Amino acid sequence: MGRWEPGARERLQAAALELFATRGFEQTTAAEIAQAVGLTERTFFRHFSDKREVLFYGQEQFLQAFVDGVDAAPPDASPFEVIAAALDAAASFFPDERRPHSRTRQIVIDQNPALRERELHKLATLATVVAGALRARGTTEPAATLAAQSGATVFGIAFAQWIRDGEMRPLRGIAADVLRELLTLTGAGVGRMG
Amino acid sequence: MGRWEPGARERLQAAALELFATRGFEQTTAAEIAQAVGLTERTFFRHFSDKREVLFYGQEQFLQAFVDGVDAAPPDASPFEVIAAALDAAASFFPDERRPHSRTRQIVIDQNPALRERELHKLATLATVVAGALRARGTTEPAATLAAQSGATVFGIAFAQWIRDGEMRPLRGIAADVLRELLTLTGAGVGRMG
DNA sequence: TGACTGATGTCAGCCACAGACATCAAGATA
DNA sequence: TATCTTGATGTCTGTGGCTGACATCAGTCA
Repeated sequence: MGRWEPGARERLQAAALELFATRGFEQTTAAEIAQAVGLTERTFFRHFSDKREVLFYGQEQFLQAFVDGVDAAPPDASPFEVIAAALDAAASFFPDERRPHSRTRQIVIDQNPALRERELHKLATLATVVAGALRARGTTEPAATLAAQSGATVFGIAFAQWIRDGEMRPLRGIAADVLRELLTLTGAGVGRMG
Repeated sequence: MGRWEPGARERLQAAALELFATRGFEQTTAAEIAQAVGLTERTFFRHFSDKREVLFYGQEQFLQAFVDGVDAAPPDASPFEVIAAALDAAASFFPDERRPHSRTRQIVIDQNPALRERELHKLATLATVVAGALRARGTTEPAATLAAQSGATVFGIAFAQWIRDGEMRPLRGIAADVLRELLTLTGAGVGRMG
């Protein structure tokens, strides 16, 4: 036994999610979250750069999975084939058991514009990193950024569907479907332009 | 002549951009911006919901142009044909004279994560509204959201290129090129999936 | 003339967040 | 065993973003 209860960060995250879900994000102060787990406000801000971050901290592994998916794709794969592989790898980070947790978390996020901003920023960061990974394997711009951003878009839509009430399919399959839909859509032909 | 100098909002926006560009966003307080144009901090926050918003307020016309582009597209146009038309309409809101202003503004935004978050949020809002306009003309989900988000992505990439040092082409042409690139990319084929 | 309106000012307060310094248990070291 | 060092935490204090409540006061309109 240490001097402090271990896992302060995780306890803060759990308490924050619960408080946000019940009272609302703005109605919950950082001091209250800290107090709920026997810590002080100052300690809260040592673990999280700002109040919103308590809901987003710790997604490096997910990002890494996405990048690993890119790196593991065969060298001759087209950018969107690479994205398909990356989506597949990333989806494995959201097994069905995690669905309820993801749902409540998403409800909280959807109810607050500031949290939505942070979420979009994280998705954009993901796209930026993936674009870099694509460039590292030879894809040029703007193809790399286009493919990466499209991948993030597909993931976002698929995730939203995965969370939806009554949805039973695993994220993996949903993402594949959404990507397929994007590809058929763009294949529908764009005659005139400019 | 009224009691107050007219155009308080615009003067605040101009002063804010200048101060942000010279001192930096975080190093500039809302009170300083207000004081620079002879107003108080309280008045600043009556015009803008928060400090960042001073850089983003007033883009309804741009959004409207995008939506008008969607509505004006022929009824039988495919979603991406509609997006092409919308991009075209939106690009007209950024004539070449506006390039220098857009550049300094973008430099400020790029240097601050909080401002980047707000920018992403605005782009996401654009995509949401455009998706609604697509649905209104019969496009189903997830096609509507996919097309709208892709349009926002293309616009973002094109805009970044338009701003780039040395770039001389009008936004309209750049956007058309980026969209074309996206379409060829997705046409490159995705064999395996899931 | 007098009520009414709308943009502004004033004042007081909450809370997010940060710097500086103290504390104190656990492990390392002498 | 005594001391040192380290790292997570607490305490104190301050700044700035942002808000509610109320006052002001030039123009407008009844």
